[in-house]
Amino acid sequence: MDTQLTERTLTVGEAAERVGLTTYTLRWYEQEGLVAPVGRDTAGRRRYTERDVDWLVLLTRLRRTGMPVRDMRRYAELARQGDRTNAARLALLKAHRDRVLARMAELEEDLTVLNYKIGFYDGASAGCEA
Amino acid sequence: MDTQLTERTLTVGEAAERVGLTTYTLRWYEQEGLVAPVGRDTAGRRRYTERDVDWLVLLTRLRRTGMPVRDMRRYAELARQGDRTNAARLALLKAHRDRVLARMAELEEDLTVLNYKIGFYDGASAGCEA
DNA sequence: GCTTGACTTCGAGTGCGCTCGAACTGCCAG
DNA sequence: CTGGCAGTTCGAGCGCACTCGAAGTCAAGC
Repeated sequence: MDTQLTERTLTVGEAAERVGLTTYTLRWYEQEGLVAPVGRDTAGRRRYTERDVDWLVLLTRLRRTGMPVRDMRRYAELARQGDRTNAARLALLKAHRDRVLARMAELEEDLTVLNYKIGFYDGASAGCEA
Repeated sequence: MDTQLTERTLTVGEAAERVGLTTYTLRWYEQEGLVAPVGRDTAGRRRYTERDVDWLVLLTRLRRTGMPVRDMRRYAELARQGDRTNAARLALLKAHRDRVLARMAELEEDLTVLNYKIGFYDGASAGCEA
């Protein structure tokens, strides 16, 4: 019933705070096509819906996991083309997951080396060189 | 006995291949103070010792785990000052380890979101939007 | 009615980590 | 003796992801 009565929207500043990005970045993401053009109020100011915010949150996750902006754009383009791109989007996400897993494995390995190194300094105060 | 008879050294190209960096990067690392000045042959060409290579390998680990070049330089400067900086180096490495662990936790969390998202596309071909 | 402040667009600037081109030198194979 | 290749230095350039300044607009509060 109340389909759009409860549609509370956020300004760019509020949205920025919610998702942990700056207003600069939010506008830039839109300009770069990572976000579909955001609705405007009568004064031409951006109004972010909850769905816009959800999308931005997803973007921050992808970004944090190291997805390049170029790939996020590609994903966004696919999303804008509707359900028929589901397979492509799935493939993109899976490929990204693989990279994230590889990255995590690498980190784990590097952490081992780091711990080993710390052990040298910590255990014996006469540490190794290098 | 044979302390330096077996001292096989590597050219910048060989060293680059060994550590997985380019010759450009190796020279740049030296210039930036991430590596102490490397020994030269009579023609002025760099000769990397095994210790130099070990150091470079460590640097690649630190780098891969996200340590900024600025911090690697600091670490290198400390290393050049000898054993009296062991405590400082230990602190630096421990602080870095904390950041790596935090990063890994974050990645793990983001991976969960990613898996959830993939589940949507994969499980139901009528996926969610966004 | 006027100030304040958050918004708008645009293009330029920043920081990081390399990456490269140009001009030169010197060893080694043919 | 002569290519050719790998090295040298220097400074400039690049790709990425923002980040910011300037100049202007608009709505709301005093």
